[in-house]
Amino acid sequence: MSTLTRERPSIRDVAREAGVSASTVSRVLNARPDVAPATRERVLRSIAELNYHPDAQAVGLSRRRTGVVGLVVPDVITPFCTGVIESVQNSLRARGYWMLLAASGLDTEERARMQASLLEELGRSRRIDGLLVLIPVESSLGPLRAMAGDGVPSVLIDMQYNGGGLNTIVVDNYGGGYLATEHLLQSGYRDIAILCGPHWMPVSRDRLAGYRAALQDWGVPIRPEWIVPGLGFNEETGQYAMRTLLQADRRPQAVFAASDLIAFGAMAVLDEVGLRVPEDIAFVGFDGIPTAASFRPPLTTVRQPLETMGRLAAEHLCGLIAGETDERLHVTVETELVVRDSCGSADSASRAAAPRGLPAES
Amino acid sequence: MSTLTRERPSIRDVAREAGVSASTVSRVLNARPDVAPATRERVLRSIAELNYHPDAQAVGLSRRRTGVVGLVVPDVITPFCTGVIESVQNSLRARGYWMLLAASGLDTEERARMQASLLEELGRSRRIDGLLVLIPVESSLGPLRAMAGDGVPSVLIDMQYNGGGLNTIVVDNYGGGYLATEHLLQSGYRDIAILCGPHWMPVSRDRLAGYRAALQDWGVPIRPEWIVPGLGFNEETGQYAMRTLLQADRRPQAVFAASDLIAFGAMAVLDEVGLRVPEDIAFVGFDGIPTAASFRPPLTTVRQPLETMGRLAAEHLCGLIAGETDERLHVTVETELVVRDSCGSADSASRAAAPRGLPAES
DNA sequence: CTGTTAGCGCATTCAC
DNA sequence: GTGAATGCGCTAACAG
Repeated sequence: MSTLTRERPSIRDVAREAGVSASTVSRVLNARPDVAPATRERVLRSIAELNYHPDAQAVGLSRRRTGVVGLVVPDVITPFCTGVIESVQNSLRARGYWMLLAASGLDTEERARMQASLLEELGRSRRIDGLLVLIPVESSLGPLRAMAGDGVPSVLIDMQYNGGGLNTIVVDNYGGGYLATEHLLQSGYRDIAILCGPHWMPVSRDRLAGYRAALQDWGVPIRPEWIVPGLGFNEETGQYAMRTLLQADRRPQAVFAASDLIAFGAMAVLDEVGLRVPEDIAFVGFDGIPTAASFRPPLTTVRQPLETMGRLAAEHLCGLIAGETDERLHVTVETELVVRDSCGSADSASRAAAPRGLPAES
Repeated sequence: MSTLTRERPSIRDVAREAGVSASTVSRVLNARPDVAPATRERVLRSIAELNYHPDAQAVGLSRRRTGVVGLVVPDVITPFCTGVIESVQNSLRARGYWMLLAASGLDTEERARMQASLLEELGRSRRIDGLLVLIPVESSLGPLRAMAGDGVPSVLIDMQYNGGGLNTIVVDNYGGGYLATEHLLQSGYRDIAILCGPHWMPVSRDRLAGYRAALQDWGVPIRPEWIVPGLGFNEETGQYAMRTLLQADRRPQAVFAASDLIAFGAMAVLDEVGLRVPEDIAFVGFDGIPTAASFRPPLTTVRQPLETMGRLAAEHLCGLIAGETDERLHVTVETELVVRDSCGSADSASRAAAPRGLPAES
């Protein structure tokens, strides 16, 4: 290497420079009150002169903490995940923690198993002080409990299993599915299809259950061919599902998509085929991502409180790490229906029922 | 705590259990060849029995490396950033590194300064082995060079300053801006506006410069009121900018948006006002995010090779960390025009020029 | 108030 | 092949 790698100053160098012992420097660094003002001044000056920065690894080894929190997510690119990541990132930094981010994959059950090994590696190596897991798979629960026993606390977000002893934040996906479907029913539609996420994911099953319940409550029969499973929550999934749905014996009047991206993909297919939203088929999405508002037509959707979820999780975890609390967290957050133009109304051919959009006369 | 926190086994516990010294266990752990097969077996068995996992902090302190790479980004939620994050994450994991992610903020110049302090904290504390910075601000260059001197290599992505001595991957934003504008010109439009990103970001200025150059090359005069600055790259920015643009003396025939999200926001405003795309105003976006394909109409855009950028950056950084290379990286990646339906053609009122969309007869 | 002494958990010389 | 000693950079308990 041509680069000259000068030696980093250690706490001892500072001590020598200031004419004190390393312990005193340590006291100054940690803002301990029992240091004479004059001494403190001298030490601080030496620190500045040498441009000294404590070694986080050494501090961690000694204090038995790292100042790092792990966040394991299915992916780092779908809006649902990025929303939570953003929220967690902000909360963590506000608390002075760094965020170690790892993606476990979502596509197949195989890759889901990878999550467990990620957790093992992260937790057992004492690389992090605590762990946040977004949409944990069931096989992760064991390792997570073991880690808790080893003193590494965790909070699980959007966790649908029996979390016995673990801290969990769950979204009422059942309620959200019910909400979406009910809105379509109230808008006058009866022939309602659902484009699901992966059936092996509890969040998908819960939204589907909500859909079923709403239809049942309204006495509307359920048509299996209108329940289309997906491989993920992205546009591609939506395209594929919509193509499948269009091959059904009868075309539905309305569609509940298990994610906004699925709705986008599905609506793109309709465009190609010459069907219009909401005139020919009404749509409700799920997630409440920003782009849903800009979409044309603006997408009615069920918003998940991503910011709240991330913040609650991060803050509770920090509390556990800091020993400020012992409580088990077990909250359920509710979804919220955001009505836009994509649902129209079965009664009229126009968008009379839509709260946003063009004035009637223009 | 009700949870029993059993003590983690250390390398000494394993040594005692196996009847060897700690050094030998260390040799086994690091797959050194000079250990008798029988001894190795015994040690491995003890490791398994005690469920021993090396302490990453201690290993790091001793070996002077952490196995962690820092990634500093403007945000973790806009598609441009998430695309790079995803790519970096994958490459890093393939190489066995963990990713520490930090967001510096994008909105104001003030928050940009925060980037420098993030870098300081990260680099000087020996918390990471190397650093990736997405869209570095100029004030970060000093700290970055200092870190390089201290043996912490870095690679800067989408970096537009004189990077003297630093490793950089730059996108040809000028070329991309030219490409987008040229496409609109070729489609027959002459009245072309641009919705920019923040003027204080070099990427914004470069795209604008490309826009200007294309117009000049075609002998089309530039109207300052059609150059609308933005505060960011999101939908909100697009909405605000479009409203501003609609107040100009004359309405342009086409718009080049500095990001796909800006285009989305702008098109939503047009929808509210009763103007249609591309019939009334044609659109070209920038980024090439997945949703651009699902948008209605499908958005013509300039795709950035996010995956390539992230991968190149991560792999070169890993090479530097591992000492496999000394080379300065200094590559420029090109953008690519993706033609869809949002541009139409000035010659016809219909979408005759669009490669995708409805068949003419339907 | 401050210095001395011991670790934290591991890797790395050196001997044997 | 293997073990004993030493150090990575810092904090913490104990003296004084």
